[in-house]
Amino acid sequence: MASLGELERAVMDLLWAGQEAATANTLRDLLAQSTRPQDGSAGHEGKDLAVTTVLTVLSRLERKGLVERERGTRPHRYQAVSSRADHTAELMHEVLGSAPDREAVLARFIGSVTDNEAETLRKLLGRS
Amino acid sequence: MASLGELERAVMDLLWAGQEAATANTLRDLLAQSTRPQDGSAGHEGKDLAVTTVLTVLSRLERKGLVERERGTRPHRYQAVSSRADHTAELMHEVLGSAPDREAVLARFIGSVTDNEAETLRKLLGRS
DNA sequence: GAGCAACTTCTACGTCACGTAGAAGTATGA
DNA sequence: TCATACTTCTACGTGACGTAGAAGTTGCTC
Repeated sequence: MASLGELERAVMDLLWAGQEAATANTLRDLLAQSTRPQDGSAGHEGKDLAVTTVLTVLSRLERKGLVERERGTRPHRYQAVSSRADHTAELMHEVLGSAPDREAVLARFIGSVTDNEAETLRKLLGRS
Repeated sequence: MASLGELERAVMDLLWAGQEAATANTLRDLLAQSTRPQDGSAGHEGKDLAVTTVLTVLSRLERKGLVERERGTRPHRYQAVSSRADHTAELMHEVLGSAPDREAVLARFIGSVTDNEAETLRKLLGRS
């Protein structure tokens, strides 16, 4: 699985954000509005895209297994297959698995984790 | 930073494996031999590449900051900027940082870690 | 039940990353 | 100084991705 393009990522973000399945048009509108207010993270600034563009992206995401569509309803409804957290965790495992010396990688990884994250990890790992 | 192509990855693997800085020709030869004996992992089977091909790849890797070259010596010598473990750990952090809900991601991540890895992590996190 | 409006599918083009390498330039030992 | 080895420059094919028009399908409405 490769890294998503910018638009693909933006669409996934929207799908992950909304709990409801969305239609292509809804997404198109959301993309148009999103001046990315709160987190000012760079990226697309309220792109005004053609619906077909959004559809194409959705199809590609579907082909990659990231998105699922309800074909029954007429305006097809799209939604992310897995949550953003799941997807991201999976990616992390993929990256981790790409190196033969996993332990070494984990050591480096833990080495540069914030205190809060370290605490979170300790809790998650529990004892045993 | 994006994911490397197949050849780029193969070259990085060689650079990470050897502790010495290598020349383009050395790498070319190694790539030609490498039938990937032990770990049979798919990929290139002893590709017989032109040296210029290797050089191009090395230049691109250099541009990406993954490889460093000694320009002093005549047959330039190349080596990885950081160890594979460092690089991989960095990538993991990058992935982790790509999601807003890091804690959730970590939870999922830990959830699907092997027992051994969990043990390693506990040790690494130590007490405190 | 015919037509319009909305939606989807098909096809396509430009760009960029990457695999691949030839041609030309440069240094270095004999 | 000349051949040899190495590097740089330039380039082409392919595939992913952003982008969207044209054509097809469906469903509501009069």
